[in-house]
Amino acid sequence: MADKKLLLIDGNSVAFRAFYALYRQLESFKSPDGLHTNAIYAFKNMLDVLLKDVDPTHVLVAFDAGKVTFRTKMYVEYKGGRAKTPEELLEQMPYIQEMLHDLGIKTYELKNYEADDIIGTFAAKGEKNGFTTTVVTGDRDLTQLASPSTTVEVTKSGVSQLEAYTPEHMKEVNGVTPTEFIDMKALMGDNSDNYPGVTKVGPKTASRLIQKYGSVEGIYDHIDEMKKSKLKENLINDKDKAFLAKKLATIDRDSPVTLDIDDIKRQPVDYEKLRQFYEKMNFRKFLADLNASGAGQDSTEVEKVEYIVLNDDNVKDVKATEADTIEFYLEMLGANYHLAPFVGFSLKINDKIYVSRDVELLEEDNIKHILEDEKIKKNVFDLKRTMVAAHRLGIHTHGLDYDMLLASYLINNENNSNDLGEIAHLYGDYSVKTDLEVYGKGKSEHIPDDDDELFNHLASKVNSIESLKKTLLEKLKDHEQDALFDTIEIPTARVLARMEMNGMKVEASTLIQLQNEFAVKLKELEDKIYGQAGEKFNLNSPKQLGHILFEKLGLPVIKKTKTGYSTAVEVLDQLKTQSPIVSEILDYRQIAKIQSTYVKGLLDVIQPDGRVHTRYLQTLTATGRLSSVDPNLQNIPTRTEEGKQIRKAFVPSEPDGYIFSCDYSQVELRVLAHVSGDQNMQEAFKTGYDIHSHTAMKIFHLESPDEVTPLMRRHAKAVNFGIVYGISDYGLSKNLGISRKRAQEFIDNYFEQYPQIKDYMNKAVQEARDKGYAETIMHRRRYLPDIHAKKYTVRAFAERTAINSPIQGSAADIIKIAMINMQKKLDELHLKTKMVVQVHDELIFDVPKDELETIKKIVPEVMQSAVKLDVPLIADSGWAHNWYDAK
DNA sequence: CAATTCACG
DNA sequence: ACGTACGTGAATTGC
Repeated sequence: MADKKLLLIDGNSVAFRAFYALYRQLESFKSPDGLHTNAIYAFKNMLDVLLKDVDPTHVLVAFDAGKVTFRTKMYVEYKGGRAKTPEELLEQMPYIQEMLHDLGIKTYELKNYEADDIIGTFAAKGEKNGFTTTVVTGDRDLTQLASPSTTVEVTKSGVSQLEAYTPEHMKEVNGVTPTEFIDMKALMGDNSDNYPGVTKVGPKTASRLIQKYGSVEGIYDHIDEMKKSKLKENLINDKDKAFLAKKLATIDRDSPVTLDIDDIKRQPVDYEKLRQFYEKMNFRKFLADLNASGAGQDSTEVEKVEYIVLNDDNVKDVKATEADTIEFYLEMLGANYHLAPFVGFSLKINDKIYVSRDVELLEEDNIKHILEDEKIKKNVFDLKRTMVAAHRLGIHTHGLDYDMLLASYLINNENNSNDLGEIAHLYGDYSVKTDLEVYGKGKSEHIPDDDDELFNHLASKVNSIESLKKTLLEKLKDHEQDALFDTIEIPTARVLARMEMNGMKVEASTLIQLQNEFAVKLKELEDKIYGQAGEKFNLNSPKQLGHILFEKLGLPVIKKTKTGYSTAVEVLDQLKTQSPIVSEILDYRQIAKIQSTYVKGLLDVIQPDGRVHTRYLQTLTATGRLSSVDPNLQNIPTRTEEGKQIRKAFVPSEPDGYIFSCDYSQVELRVLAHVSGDQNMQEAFKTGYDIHSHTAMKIFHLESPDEVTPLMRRHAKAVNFGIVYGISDYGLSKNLGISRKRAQEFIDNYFEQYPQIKDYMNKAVQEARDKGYAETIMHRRRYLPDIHAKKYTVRAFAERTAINSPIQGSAADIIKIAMINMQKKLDELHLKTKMVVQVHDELIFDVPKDELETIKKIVPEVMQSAVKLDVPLIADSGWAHNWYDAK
């Protein structure tokens, strides 16, 4: 058998780490009997991670037997002077052992020996018997056990952080082999174990000596050849100490343990005892996990769900009527559902669950009809994904009107997981596993060969969708989010599905031409920069660039990052006057960005149909906005001319057609005017003033718009933006490059002129404190637990978020409504025009030539009338034969 | 896999 | 006296 995997844990050391990991919670982790439980709890958490990562067949947790060991007999002072283990930890040790027994894991201690020796002995047994071994400890002494088949994981400052010592890693860290490490320790001694080595020899010297002479014995064999030095003297004087230290440091790999390797095989978990133990300790989470794994069964076994496997013969028997509401789940491996391979599907109809790996069965007339009949309602998880994927099979789904993923996102978007299992767990349903558990991740991602394992997973998914529906709908109702769910998010998902499937045409030829032009420019800039730097280096490496600018050329350091010098734009901008190389670097950076992210990036994702098919993530952002991936169509350049060129590649489907763009004007400020009820700002929008000029007049106390200079307008614009973000004098001053005092004056003037905005900001923060969340005009929520934080920075961030989220989120609500209405209009008028992109406040359409006039009229109309606010909504249009010119 | 940088609203 | 603008995704380097 290939997987003989052995896990050896240093029980005392790991318990010690566990205790301190949750030390701050010491008093909140108590059993009903008053026993501290923090170390037991943290130990179990660490153990779970280890068992999952290592997946061992054999496990042993070794403990120290007592103070007296063969080492204390050799050297009385061994481990002397150590601080006593805290009583709060000591009292937990027997319970950790009890828990391990219930979990089917052997523990062991041996009189006169330390846990290290037990581990060393079993590591040796493991090697002899062809095991792959993992040792876990907080003590670096054990790293001497590292070998090609034995890895020693040492806990770092945290708990979850482990440093893996392989022989290679040992070489990197100490410059010696694991065996030589013993000799190194012999020279250095060990302060924490309280034995000395050779005077004045630390890690550096020890490593050097061992690398030269191979061992302590080697050194003393050649001691006469050494030149006269203080070191030589010390070596000679401390020879006895060195040899004693070597004995103390050497782990006994042949201690008289009474267990054999077969005795430490993992045993089945004793669920009944474990449950009682968790109850005694008051471990509610572990109890829940126990229920999840299907209480009383072996956790490696899948909980049994009844299902019928469909095949060519019985597929015809599947029936549903209009009275039925069914569950449907279509599985793919991977996130990108435009391309991901199908895994299988499950259907739940009238308490019967049908499953299969063969998704083509869905194309059978009877099933296809069920999926396409609007009157047969379907509950799904991720409506958009389901719709797009079914479309790949030629199935035009209708009647998908409940989406568990969207519901859970609206109820609480703090957790942005889109894994059905994880979400089910949040609502107490542990009957379904996570995809990670079933399919794995990274290189080991795969579809289970075992039919039962896969089908159980698929069946449990439709079960969970059904069983949690009632709970989720009730929560939506409690939150007054039924309308948000039914009339905004569900219809938006359908609209987005169509946009994604349709895609947008991108001309590779245009991009390739740009690629060539940029390549020439980049080469020129590179040569100039290397010339001035006097050497070649990797321009894309901030580290190497920092070295050139700040060390070689001696430019002043303006800002530092965690890892070194900052070379960001804001820094380089300030250095432009100091050296011409800086401007060239900025130019290079800008073009390199466009070349790699947009030219090359887009070329990579153009599909055989000549289009890009993005995915809009509808359940990700904290505010309710969409995001866009693979490719991201929401950050196509517009601010620089070189970048803007990219837009020339985005073209209509038909050669003489148009790209039509329509964007909301100042939608966030209009939302702010509405929600704050500020009369002055509302008046400005109602009158149709340029809002930034109006603000300039107000804060600079001017009489007429004619007195507003471009600089004043720029400053006023920054203040308007700043307000939306939850302004601070510091932020504004940094943005505008003015003094903090001046920035504060702007803000004071602003609030004087728009007093109700100030009130709104205070109210938004107070409301978040009272309710624990912020809310949009359509009742979209964002929870803000940090609003009560003790730390100023954390709390202040939550306060700004409380101000910003209702504004950004309401704007997101509005454009979603506009999109739904827009798609409806396009359908009603039987137009061929497609909505193709949404960029937060902007919609892009692919318009056939003869529909342009209609589109010019209806798009702004629909967008402006999406909702009724106390101020008008304005949308501006542009059109051309590509996206670049459509402005 | 984290950190840095920079593209967008 | 603190140390901050709000929301995203992708490419790249280097541990």
